[in-house]
Parts: sequence; structure tokens; C-alpha cells
Amino acid sequence: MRILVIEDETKVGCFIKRALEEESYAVDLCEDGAKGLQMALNTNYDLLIVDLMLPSLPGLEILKGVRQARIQTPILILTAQSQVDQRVKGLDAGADDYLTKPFAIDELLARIRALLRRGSTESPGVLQIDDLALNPATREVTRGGQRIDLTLKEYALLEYLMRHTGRVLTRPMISEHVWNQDFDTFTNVIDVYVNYLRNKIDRGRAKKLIHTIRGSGYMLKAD
Amino acid sequence: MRILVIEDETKVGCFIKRALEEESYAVDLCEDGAKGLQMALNTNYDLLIVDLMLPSLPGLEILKGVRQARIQTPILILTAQSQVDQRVKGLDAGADDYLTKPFAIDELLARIRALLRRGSTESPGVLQIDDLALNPATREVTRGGQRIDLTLKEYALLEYLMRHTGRVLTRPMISEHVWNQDFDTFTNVIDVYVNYLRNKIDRGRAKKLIHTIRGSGYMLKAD
DNA sequence: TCTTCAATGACTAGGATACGCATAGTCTTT
DNA sequence: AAAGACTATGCGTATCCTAGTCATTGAAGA
Repeated sequence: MRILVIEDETKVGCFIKRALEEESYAVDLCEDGAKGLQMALNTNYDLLIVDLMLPSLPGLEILKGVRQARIQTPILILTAQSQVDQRVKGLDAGADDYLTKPFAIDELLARIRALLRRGSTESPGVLQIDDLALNPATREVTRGGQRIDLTLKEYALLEYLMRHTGRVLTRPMISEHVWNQDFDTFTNVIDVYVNYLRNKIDRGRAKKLIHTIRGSGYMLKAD
Repeated sequence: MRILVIEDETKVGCFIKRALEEESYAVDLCEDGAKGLQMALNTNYDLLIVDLMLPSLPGLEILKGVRQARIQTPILILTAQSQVDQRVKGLDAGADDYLTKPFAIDELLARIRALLRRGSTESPGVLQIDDLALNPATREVTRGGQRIDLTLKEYALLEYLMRHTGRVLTRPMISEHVWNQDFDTFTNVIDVYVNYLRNKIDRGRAKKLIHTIRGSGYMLKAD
């Protein structure tokens, strides 16, 4: 975990640095606002601690600069007890938390732990096979970068196929996952929808992705 | 944005609820700790506000319960001025921020905005999509530089849509975050409000931003 | 090897339905 | 009285499914 501290008061800055290093954080200390912004933009820190009262560059400008650059690193700002509105402005400008001087070092550490804890557990989530992509989050389907509009059932069917690429999927398997329990086994709805999908996905393309396994069912495959 | 307030003092609780509702948040109020924990576990809130001094269940237990369930909803705790160690314990138990009673309502609101901002994807203060802009801090909405007046509910709905741009939002998802617990599932309120929004935002514009995904829900998107 | 033919799947058209839109009206709060 | 939140209802249509015909497959027999 690497932390950048932007603080002009040498004494306070060094104190924070030592305390953080004792907690085994990697710490860079910068006493100049403009230079600090540069460092924040150039290096991928895990956390920024910014004093709002700096001589060269107002602390708020640092916040704005960082957020404009689409950097989402958590930012903790330091303010004086009196600067209530500054503090509110800071939070609205993109800061994640603040601490008023003077503060207990234990509290600073607790807040840092809280900020760093939010680990991004994002999953990629996009299903892909050859040049066909399906994004369950946005329900967006593309082939070769081109958008494809699907109805609800078509989409449900395609998603099921894509989640089981390369495997033979029998009609009972398909109906069980794409239709609900009162599915009539003696119809050809599945065939019909596979056909719909083919029209939208394979029609006119060199590579066919939907294959029929005669006597068994269907399969999605690049080969 | 839907918020759960766990606060045993009826007077304080109601005060907070009303203040938040005036800011377009959907608010559930609970005066009992154990019940509050249940609600927090059952519903996907955007934020929890927990008073640390509760009669039935210590506030800390609520925090632990929520975090043990792997729920990462931001939590703001309320403490008395004196309880410094409580506060540190609270942050370590998974709280994201605290406020000491008595507090200024403006500060509570600012902190809520800060907490909610980092919860959803990425947003440097102002939410923007195409020429539509929404500023959560001022609750100001503009399209093409032109101000648009929205009611509380219209605003709440639009904010939710804008915080999840490009994703399909189902009716259950929308009701869960824009309305509170006494929402009636069997009505078409959501449709009606989407229609209201369309009238104010898309009506007469070349580019439509609100799209309906038939059979699924709605989506806000520039394309 | 070629034909035949039954089984299986591909495709199409049209009717039924459910979905979402819009509008008007009710209720509540200010 | 006015504004906002919500309910109720009718209408148009995208979507779903049925049912029927047409095409393909592959094995059996000539």
C-alpha cells in the first residue's frame, strides 16, 4: 500500500510519515502543492492525504485535478477545526473523508484502514466467443463490434448458449433454463428461437457460431 | 438512493428522515437494533446510518453483522462527543465515517453525498451523460446548459438512472433504490415517472437518453 | 453408388397476449 | 388552490407462440 502525503508543515508531515511507515505503508511526502499534484498523476498511489491549506496551490485544486484525470484513488483531506465550509467543499470536490487538525494519530490510522478496505471486487462479466460478445450487465450483444438487438427470449437463449459454449445442449436442458416450468414439450418453440438467433447472429457471416447436433440439440462454438 | 436509519430516539430519527426525504432520498426508519440489522441484511440499501447507543442491540454488533454478511454498503455511525474509543472501534468494525451528536444537518448531508459518491462506479461530483448533467451537491439538472426543474421523485429516479448509465435497470432494482419499504409492487408508478422524466428530458430532443428495454426495464444511455 | 423415404430440423405467417405508454382522475400535503 | 405522488384504464404494438409447410439428413434398399 503506497500513500502520498501532501503537507507543507514539515513537522506535521514528518510525524505522519513516520507513523504510517511504522504501520508498514510506503509513504511519499511532498511539501509543495503543484509538485504533489504531478506526483499524484504520475504514480499509482493507493491513497492520498492532502492538507487543504497549502501555500503554492489550494488543496481543492489538487482534488479537482486528480478527479478530472479520472483517478479514483481515495483521498483524505486535512482541515483546520474552523474551516467547516472548506471541508464540505472538499467532500463535494471528490474527497472521500476528512480529518480536522489537531487529530489523534490512532484516528488517522483507523480512517486510512477504512478507506483502503474498500477493495474493488469487480468481475469482468463479459461473455465472449470469437467476435461475438455478450455483456450481462448492460444486456448488450455485439458481433464484430456491431450492436445486435435481441428480444427478451432471444437474449435469454443466447446467454444460456454462451454460458455453455462448446457443449451440446439438449432441448430439455434449454427449456429448463430459458423457459419456465409450464413449458410445453411438444412444440417447436426452441427451434423457432434458434432460427431467430441465427438470423440475427449468423446470417450473412462467414463463420457460423450456432451449430445443430442432429438428434441431440444445439451447440455454440467458434470452430 | 435508499437509506436506512437506525436510531432509537424517535424525535431525532424523524428529524433525520424528513431532512433526507427533502433531499430526494428514500428513507426507512427503524428504532430497534435487532430489527434494523434484519432490514439491513434483507434490503439492498445504498447507505446505513446507525446510532451507536441503542437499547436492544449495541450498534457495534449491527456493524459486525452487516460486514460478516459481506455487505459493503457504506455505513455512517452517530456517536456522542465523549465516546472517542467507541468511534475508533466503529471505524475498525467496518464503519466508513462517523458524526458526533449534536451535528449540523448540512454536514450530515455533505458526508452522505461523499459516501454515496464512491459507492457507485466513478463520479467526480457531477454526473454527466451526453449533454445532460446532474449535480448531486446542488441537485441541479441541466440539459444542453438549460436548467430542468424536477420534483423530488423525478430527481431521485433520474439520479439513480445516471449513477448506473449504460446498464439495464429492472423495475425491482429501481423501486428498491428510489422508493422505500412501503412501495406497492403492483402499480405502474415507475412507468409513470419514467414518462414524466421523458417529457422533461427527451421530449423534443433529437437524441433520446432514456431507453426502454422491453421485458426487462429501462436504461439511460447516450447511444 | 445411387435412390428412396422417414425422421428431424428450418423456416414462415398469423393470431393471442402481455407489455409499456399515455392520459385522466384521486388523494394527500402545503 | 395548487402541486406532487400515486392509481386506474384503455390502446397500440412488439413479442411470443402455434401450426403448418418446406428443406435436409442419413440410413436402408436397389
